Amino acid sequence: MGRGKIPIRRIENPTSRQVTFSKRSNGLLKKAKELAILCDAEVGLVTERYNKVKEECRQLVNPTADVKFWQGEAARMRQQLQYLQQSHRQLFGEELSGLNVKDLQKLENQLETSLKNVRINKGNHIVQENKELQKKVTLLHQEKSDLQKKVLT
Amino acid sequence: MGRGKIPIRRIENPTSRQVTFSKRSNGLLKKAKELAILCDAEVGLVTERYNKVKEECRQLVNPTADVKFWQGEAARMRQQLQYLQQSHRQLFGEELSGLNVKDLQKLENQLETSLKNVRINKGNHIVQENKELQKKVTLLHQEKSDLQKKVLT
DNA sequence: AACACTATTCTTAGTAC
DNA sequence: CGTACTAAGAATAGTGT
Repeated sequence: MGRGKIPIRRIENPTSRQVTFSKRSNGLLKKAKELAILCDAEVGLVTERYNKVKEECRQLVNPTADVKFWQGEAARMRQQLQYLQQSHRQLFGEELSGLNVKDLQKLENQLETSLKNVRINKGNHIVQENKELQKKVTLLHQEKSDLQKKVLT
Repeated sequence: MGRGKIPIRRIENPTSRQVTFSKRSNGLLKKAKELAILCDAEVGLVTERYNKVKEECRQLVNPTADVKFWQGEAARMRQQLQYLQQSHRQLFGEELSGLNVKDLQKLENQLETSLKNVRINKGNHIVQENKELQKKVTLLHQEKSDLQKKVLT
């Protein structure tokens, strides 16, 4: 989709993350609008704020406005927290009463994907650890035989 | 973007409109998800109206003190959010780089348990639905045979 | 930061099942 | 309602300004 393929995982470099956010946001918005027009649908796209907003740079010049700002921030985050906590419980398979069969199927698929990823990752870790242990074994063997030679002389 | 270019205007044919909606919705969802992961942002597709926060209507008594209060609230919740989001990504099997083999094993076990719970729950749902459908079938059979009797007399 | 370029990858319209 | 295929076309990662 560009000069090279990039893996879908958090972009660590803040600059490219910002650039990608900007570019892809535009693309997403365009597609959402198209869908809305093409299919006569109410498609709302909420890019609920990029996490690294420049709120830290905000000056405390207008206390009254700032109260509103921070109240908004608090409210937004409280909502997100509630959503995440709910989602968490569902991911733990704990509070599933509000879900229908289709939702449950989606959740099941998500969990299967997650499980697969975790297993792949674990596998890689173990392979890596094995390699390092193998190196150590080889090294120790070498040292041992060196010492034995010294002892025999 | 396909076998031919289509103009961005309402698709009149209801069938192709539905098909396009389905296809493009999936695409949009995928891209939204990718953006969320890539840029660590909250990207949501919403169909409902955004609820206005009640707290914005709150009367401001002591703006200067309130700023500090709400800043504190926001900071506290931001911390919680970050923790939850991190945990969330791990549950999705997305950001596992910080975990060792033992942690990964724990996560794997958790996901297996969750998956089991979700499957049990889904199974129960389907059984319940089946029972209700069975009832309906029986009832309709009864009504049908009653009607047939009436017709024959 | 915001735009231009472009090779490469991704999406999707049309089609068939 | 899906799913699969394919070619046409769109999006975009990396780069430069």
